[in-house]
Amino acid sequence: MKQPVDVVTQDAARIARAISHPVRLQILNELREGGAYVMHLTSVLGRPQANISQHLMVLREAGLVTAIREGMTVLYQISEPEVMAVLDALLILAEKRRTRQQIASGPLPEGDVHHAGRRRRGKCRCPRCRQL
Amino acid sequence: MKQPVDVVTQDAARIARAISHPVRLQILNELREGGAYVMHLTSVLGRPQANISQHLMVLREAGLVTAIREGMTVLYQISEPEVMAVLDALLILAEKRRTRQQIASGPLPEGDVHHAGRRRRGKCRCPRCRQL
DNA sequence: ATACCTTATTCCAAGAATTGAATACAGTAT
DNA sequence: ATACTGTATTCAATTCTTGGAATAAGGTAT
Repeated sequence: MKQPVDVVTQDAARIARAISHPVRLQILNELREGGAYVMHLTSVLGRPQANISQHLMVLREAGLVTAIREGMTVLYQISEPEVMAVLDALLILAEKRRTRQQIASGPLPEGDVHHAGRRRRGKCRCPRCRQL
Repeated sequence: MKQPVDVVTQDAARIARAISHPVRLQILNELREGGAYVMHLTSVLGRPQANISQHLMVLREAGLVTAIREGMTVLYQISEPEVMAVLDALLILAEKRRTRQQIASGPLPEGDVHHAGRRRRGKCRCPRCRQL
């Protein structure tokens, strides 16, 4: 199927650019299971609400996430499973790299690689966290 | 007020940014089978040599490709298979998207704009193309 | 209506990415 | 040495991205 490869390449580049920011990667990771509310992302990632919204706009415009209004709040979800496949491939590569570094320069005190570094702050009041 | 982002996420973002340019995506695609010489990339992609070299530097610094000097020429290769896995996941997503668009708005006309300004293939004198 | 909560958008300055042009560097010849 | 080929780097101008502040917009109450 040797077609307008360039159209696909252009779109692939746009997708990669949308993914290529640490905060946006974290957002996508948080959406992994069933999506998340903006409020939740703001709380978990510890960034100003406007900034989270800006990053969500980038992800929306790249077609990587979809927004569903639920009253006052908005639930964001990964738009299709292929998006997560890209994210996973990226994380596998990055993780492999860190493992190599770790072997070379000594172990680091860290838990699960994919959800490492942060913990929920427990003061999120999004619809989902309220139910717990 | 920056929240610490874990190392893997940062590295994944750096990798994604290195990939997120059409020319660099095309380069990676050309390296798919056994790598390619700079000369070949310049010829096939129809861009100035300096520009190709600049993009190769970005890919090198992200650890996505490796360079091997062979006399006057330099052979570039994908550094590890996981890199191609990322590229493939990206292309699958982009391709899926194009298919949807095409179904929605009908087939594209033949004279594709994206091939308009490109130099013709087949006059590459890199070590590999010379053997054919 | 007012007040409040959640999310989106606009504006703008600082910083980063991209590119062509020129140039430097490395290797192979004569 | 000089000339030539292939690749890398530097520089400067332009363009794109990012993030904070302020504010707008959408929704739910009282």
